[in-house]
Amino acid sequence: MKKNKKTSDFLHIGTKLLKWYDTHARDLPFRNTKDPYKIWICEIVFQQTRIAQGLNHYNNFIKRFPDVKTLAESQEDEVLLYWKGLGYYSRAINIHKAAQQIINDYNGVFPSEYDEILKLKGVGKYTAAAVSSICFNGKMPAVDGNFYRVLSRVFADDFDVSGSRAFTYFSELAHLIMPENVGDFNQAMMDLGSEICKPRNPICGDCPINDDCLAFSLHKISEFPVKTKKVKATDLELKYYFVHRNGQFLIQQRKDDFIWKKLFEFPLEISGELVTFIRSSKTVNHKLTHKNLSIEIFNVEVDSEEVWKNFIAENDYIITSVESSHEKSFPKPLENYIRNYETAYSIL
DNA sequence: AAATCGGGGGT
DNA sequence: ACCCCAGATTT
Repeated sequence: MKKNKKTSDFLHIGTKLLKWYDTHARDLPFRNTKDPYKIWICEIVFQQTRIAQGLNHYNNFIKRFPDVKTLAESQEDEVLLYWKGLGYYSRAINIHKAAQQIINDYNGVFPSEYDEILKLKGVGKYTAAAVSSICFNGKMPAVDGNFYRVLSRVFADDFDVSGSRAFTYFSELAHLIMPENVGDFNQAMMDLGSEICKPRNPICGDCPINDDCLAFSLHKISEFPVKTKKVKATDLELKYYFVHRNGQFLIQQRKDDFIWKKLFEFPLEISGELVTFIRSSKTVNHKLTHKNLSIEIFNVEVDSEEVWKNFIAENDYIITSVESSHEKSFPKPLENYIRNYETAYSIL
């Protein structure tokens, strides 16, 4: 099957895509630049993230960290703050380390070769291909979920996109249709996948390459792409203690080896002395892609200055306030809890 | 090769 | 409920 494909000429498909892209490209803030720093940041921000969801984060991030040097010299916690609510927080940690890599290993100049870009923390084959093609005329297809979907439909190919061999396989298919202008081709594939060749209810009537799409002509669009493995969520229960007094409350920073890497959280336990001050509890259900969270948060209002000071002295929690909590990154459910408390507290 | 890592939007 | 999104890293 693959052999037959290579005997034919599919380059005209890529050419059509470029022509379509000329008039249908999405107007996005990172489309007006070839600054590798900005392209890199946008590629990281939008990994597994829809444009609409990450757009504000991208703009705010670029405004605060306009170049590699600024980012490299910043504190990790502030980088995490600008990533608040975006998810996959190792991206923020890696993006910060990669900036320092560029300063230390590349004299502050963003590497232009695919193999060098690939060495940056948090940069994989997709991102290296995207940055090198868009900024440096590199010739690698930026194979992502859009490529899987578009190519599997165009060729009516049932190769499993959930396997680890999918990237190599669809890279080869991409080469069959890839024109000289790889940077625009990669972006055209993203826009086509987002606007036309959508996961569900694709708008095949508006598709510039529907004449070349085998799945379309066979009326089998819904059969592609083929994805066999599906991840199912597991349950996770957490207990937190919101220990507060006079608008101040206690937090600690998480490790980087589980969910919510290096984000801040409430204490996971309290002393027997503090149990008396539990006023209420609230259970929050929070759905993540891979976990169903049940979070029980105990409202611990410490009415004794002495007990408050004792507990602080015996633990290394961070004392924060509603105001200063704005400067730290919390997991979404805890962020919501704090904002509710903020609303109630400001009324008093 | 499989598991893990967030949050949000669409159907 | 389920799917998937400009994927990368760890095991």
